[in-house]
Amino acid sequence: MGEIQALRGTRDILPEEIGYWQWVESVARSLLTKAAYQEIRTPIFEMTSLFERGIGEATDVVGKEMYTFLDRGDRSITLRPEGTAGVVRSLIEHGLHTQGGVQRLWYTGAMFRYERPQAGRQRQFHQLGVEVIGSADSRADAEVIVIATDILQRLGLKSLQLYLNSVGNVEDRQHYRQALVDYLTPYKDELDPDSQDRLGRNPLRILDSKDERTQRIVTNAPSILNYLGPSSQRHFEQVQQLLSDLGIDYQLNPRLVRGLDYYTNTAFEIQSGDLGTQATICGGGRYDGLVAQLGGPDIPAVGWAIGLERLILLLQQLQSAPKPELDFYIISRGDAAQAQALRLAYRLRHAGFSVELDLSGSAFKKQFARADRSGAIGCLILGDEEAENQTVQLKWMVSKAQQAIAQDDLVSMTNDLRHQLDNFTAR
RNA sequence: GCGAGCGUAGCCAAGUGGUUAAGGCAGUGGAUUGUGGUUCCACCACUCGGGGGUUCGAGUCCCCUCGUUCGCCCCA
Repeated sequence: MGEIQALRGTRDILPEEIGYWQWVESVARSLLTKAAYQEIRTPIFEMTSLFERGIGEATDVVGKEMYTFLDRGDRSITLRPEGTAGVVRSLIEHGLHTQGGVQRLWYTGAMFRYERPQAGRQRQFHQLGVEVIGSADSRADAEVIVIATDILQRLGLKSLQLYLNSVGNVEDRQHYRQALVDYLTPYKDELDPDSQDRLGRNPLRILDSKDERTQRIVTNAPSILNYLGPSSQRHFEQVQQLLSDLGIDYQLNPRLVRGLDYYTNTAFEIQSGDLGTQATICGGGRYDGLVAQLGGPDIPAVGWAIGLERLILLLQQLQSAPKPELDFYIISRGDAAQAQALRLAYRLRHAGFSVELDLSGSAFKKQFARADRSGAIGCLILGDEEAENQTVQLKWMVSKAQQAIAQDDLVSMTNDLRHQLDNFTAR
């Protein structure tokens, strides 16, 4: 096709859908603000080396999914594939951690990954994420998880499943990795080709393979939970205890492995059964080594990210898009009336009402039809007669009751109007 | 990067080699003068994603290409 269109894996969020986005953002913002999280906005592109060092060169995200290119100064830059690396970079660069205490941050924005689009996956997608930097306390893990479940619950999402695991610290993982390779090697020929490949490079990832035969073999593989050292063990137990205390349902899944190298100890995912194959809507965990790895001090952190497209896919299955309310729709005919209508709209908006002005100048019948479709609660009518008398007809769309009111009176009877609007909205 | 399906108007969609490409939604105009969600009428694709081929003849068959969807990989 020669026409200009949105690039593969990108899409427009049209007005009919935007209500979901605004709703999610407002719920999240209000909850996060109440938990003393502060919003941070970082650039959408960064030096490529930030992601290579932060996410890990062996990961698929870095190895084959990054939007990387040279700018005009021959610098290698990359459109951010996730949010954490940039936030941590910013924290270090501005010394936020030196301002004392724990940094509680949240962000939302577009992320980019060069992959084949499919259900719940796009090249440009959006995440909402939080990072708690500067605390190794298991309460930080628990806090971050409650906030995630709280946001999802407030949005009306039920039947989500929280999976919890610990991937231990670097040493624990080393030991476990060896044990896993020892276990899997005899079965090598029976594994699916992808997993055979990963046996040498990234054996942990074999654990969540979707291949049935591989899954059967993996069923009896050693569990990472048996390889956690004392401190990892204790941390994990505390997190579980705290979640139970909070009344949060979770399911241990020792085969849960996350794709980014920086995770340590706690790892979790929130999944939905209604999303097809991309079931994870929220993924996160602890990343105690990342800040140091990016050149900052050795401070611990936990966080998560929610995939907003996936979240909104679920919301769309549950309810129709929230629509903006419209108080008044103004129709008019005739030069004087049309001019007055514009002014009336302006004055009513200043009085706090939402007002749409019909610009068509077509027959009243047509304008009424549009008023109806607009969903406005009240319709204001200005014709030659009203223009002459400086009045306006106010018609309540539901009851069809109509009365003439002086334009000046209308604007000053704010409370009365508000009261009537509320009555009609309540029904 | 690999595999499979699909591509007809803004949207949904019939059509499976043969005269003028159904229908629905939306939209626009009208059913006598300024009152809506119902009804009725009219208009709304020289063209079937693009290119090439087979054929007397192609939206319908073949090839290429682009796009899209679902899946694998991976992840939010």
